[in-house]
Amino acid sequence: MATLKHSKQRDAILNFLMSRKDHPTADVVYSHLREEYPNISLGTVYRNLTLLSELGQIKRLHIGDGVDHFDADTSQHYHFLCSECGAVIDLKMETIDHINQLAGVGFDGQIAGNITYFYGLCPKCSAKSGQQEGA
Amino acid sequence: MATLKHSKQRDAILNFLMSRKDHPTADVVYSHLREEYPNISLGTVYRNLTLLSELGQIKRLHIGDGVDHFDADTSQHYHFLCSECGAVIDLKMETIDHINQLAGVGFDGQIAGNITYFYGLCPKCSAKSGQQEGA
DNA sequence: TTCCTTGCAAATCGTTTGCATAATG
DNA sequence: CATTATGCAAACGATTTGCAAGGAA
Repeated sequence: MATLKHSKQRDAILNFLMSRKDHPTADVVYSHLREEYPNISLGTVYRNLTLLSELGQIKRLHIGDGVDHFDADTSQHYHFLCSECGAVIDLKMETIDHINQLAGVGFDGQIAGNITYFYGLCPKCSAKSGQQEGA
Repeated sequence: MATLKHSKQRDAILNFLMSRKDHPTADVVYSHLREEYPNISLGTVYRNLTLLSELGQIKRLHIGDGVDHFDADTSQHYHFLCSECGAVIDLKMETIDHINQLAGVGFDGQIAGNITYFYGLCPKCSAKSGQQEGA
């Protein structure tokens, strides 16, 4: 594998991701980095996001909205998706890996893990709809 | 809402999906239907798959491999994805909706449900790798 | 100087859509 | 006959990639 060389762009991308608790898409990363690096290209952003996730420094999330999201928090945790506004929020909850055992009952293959997302209304949207009696 | 009119293509698409226990992509559906309807177009396949899933007659699955899969089994059940061959397999397991409660602890929004996929080695790939000592 | 990384643009891939024609009720 | 559905091709949005030039070791 090719030796890695340092790059300001890659640092900036990782730093930006680490500074956010939401889970930006490549396009959001790109827009923000353009302020600091007016010439940075989307291709570079994608290349580095892919590289960083291959290195295990960030996670690439496929949440089913058609766009990939990226997360600099690589520790085991779960995500909540707001059905109303699309927000992706970290959940602080205990592990649910016991469901792997449940899934393995009567299954001849090997269960290595699970990918789980929760959905519903985020705190903000939840407050709004309660207030307006669901409009 | 427009009144639904009957169409041989739509029937064929639904029948094809119901005849399979794997979870075909639009392209797989298209390829197979071309045998019976040589002129059917990919657009028609997509239009009907989208329509059928809006009607609740099939489910559209986003499993993170970049391609949508379709499932004619609309009952609540879980899926297993083989990391080796990409197979999507139904799991016969008890519900795990109790994890919604776990997710709700300390969260101010409303958890409506979860989307969960299991991954690992399917029965076939599991047998192969055991046999070949992991090659 | 070597070779990794970038910027730019073109290329891919999966999916959607506009339009004229065919099929359904 | 009024409309929905189809086939075809063009349009799309997200992501990837080829290539020549720039930057790091």
